[in-house]
Amino acid sequence: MESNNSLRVTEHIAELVFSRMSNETNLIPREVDLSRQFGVSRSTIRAALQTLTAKGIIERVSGSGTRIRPMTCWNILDHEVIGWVSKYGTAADLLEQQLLDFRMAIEPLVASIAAQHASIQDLSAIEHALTGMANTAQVAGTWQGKGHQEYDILFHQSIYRATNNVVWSQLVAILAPSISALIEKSHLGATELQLSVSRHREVLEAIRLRQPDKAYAAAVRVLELTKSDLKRTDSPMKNAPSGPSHS
Amino acid sequence: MESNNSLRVTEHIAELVFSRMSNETNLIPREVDLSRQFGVSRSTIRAALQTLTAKGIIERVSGSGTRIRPMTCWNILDHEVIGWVSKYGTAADLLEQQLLDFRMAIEPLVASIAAQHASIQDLSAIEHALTGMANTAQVAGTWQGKGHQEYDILFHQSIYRATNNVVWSQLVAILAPSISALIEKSHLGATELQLSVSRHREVLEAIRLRQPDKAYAAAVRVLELTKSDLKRTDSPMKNAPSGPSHS
DNA sequence: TTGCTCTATATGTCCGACATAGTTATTATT
DNA sequence: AATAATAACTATGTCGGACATATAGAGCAA
Repeated sequence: MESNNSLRVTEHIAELVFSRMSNETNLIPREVDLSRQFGVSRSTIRAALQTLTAKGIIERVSGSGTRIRPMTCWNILDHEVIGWVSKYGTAADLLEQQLLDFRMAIEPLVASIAAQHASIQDLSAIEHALTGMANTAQVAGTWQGKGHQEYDILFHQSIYRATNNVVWSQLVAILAPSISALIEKSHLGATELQLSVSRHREVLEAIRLRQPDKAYAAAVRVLELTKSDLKRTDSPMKNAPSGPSHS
Repeated sequence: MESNNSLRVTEHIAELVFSRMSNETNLIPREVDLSRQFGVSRSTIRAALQTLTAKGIIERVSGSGTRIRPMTCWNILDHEVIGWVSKYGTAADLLEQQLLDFRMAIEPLVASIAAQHASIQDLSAIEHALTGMANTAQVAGTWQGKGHQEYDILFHQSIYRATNNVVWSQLVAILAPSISALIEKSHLGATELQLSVSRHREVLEAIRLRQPDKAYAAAVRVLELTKSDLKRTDSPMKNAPSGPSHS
């Protein structure tokens, strides 16, 4: 018996649950069957199912069985759940799009709030990230490009945290993978990187000067750069409809 | 042995964890001790601890013990966790304030997004809530006042859901208790209720006409009503500093 | 049809045992 | 005496089997 079988089994059952087609039944096998299927004891199975229950994925009724809850009940605002959806989920693209929409909608607002509440430590954290971005901008394309991405993510994280509000701070933990994925998609050239850095710097300066409106506008400009770059990178005809209701 | 001891034990351990003073150790008793303390078997204790682990509250290392994770790791965006913090947490007021700040910041934005994405069904859901508010507005103060509150909450929930975005939809599930608490605080008179209803109606109409900016402005006016009412209801000197960093 | 009991099923709980991973104490070596 | 290898200890992780309990369905009776 290896160590932490429970985690491995949880992952397997999560795959089993999230990758199911919608036309299948929403009942999952009994504990005993799962126990045999994965070659572990019932206790281990129960530990995994307990985790999924805590995250709102499944629902267990004594005597009846274990069923998958409707997706609206899932605790999407849990980074593990988000990870499972994007790895195994059949509607992973939809989720990714909605996360992106969400981020585009809030990021300017977050910047303006950060401008109101950022502490000195928050400012230096943002500055540290920006410095890292600048230092790695000149050598883009080499292996250090990855370093640039990490500093980019760190920059955005620092701004969310600078709101000094738990909700925003927690949200960035959820959004981080989405931010990371978006940055990876858009590989910029050296000159574009310089522009990106300078636009990011405008956000920092507005926050430092405690000018919410300016921070808001600067964040909008950062996003515009991202959007235009996305449009350029994506296949020409793949402009996502994005509107679920244009009736 | 009663049914669902696990839930009860989870609640007890949650109280034990959340109500601890910060100067105490961050280690919690061994499974065997908890088992004796609550008069249940080790399995039941483990089920409870597994739930708390899944929500990021505690961390367990084989051979070492179970420790409480730093608060920044807690999955605050989980309605159960939020409930525990507000029930047992020593910093419940702080959380409530931050939830309120968050809601004040996003609600106009949510209204504008709803104006872009609301479906016909969403509109009728909002309208249904508003009708309920109007019907129960005249008899405020009686037992139907509670009915009015419920329709008020339903109104806000419907707007979040009308964004057709999972993140906003999940967030309203987290915010609902906060919204409810705020509404309970501010018991309005009959004429003020009429004003409240009419301002809410403006939001609906803007969404129906698909005018994001108007919806945004209308939502701001709804919040202004709430704010002014809060200021009137609260004890005069209790204007929360709210700024964590005015150095 | 309605309502009851009885039965089958699957989860919830209990117990006892051992495995495994950290931590601490002990011993041996230089 | 300082340090490294080893042993003992602690607490969680896993196992197996047993029984309790809640739910659903079948069968039966009024």
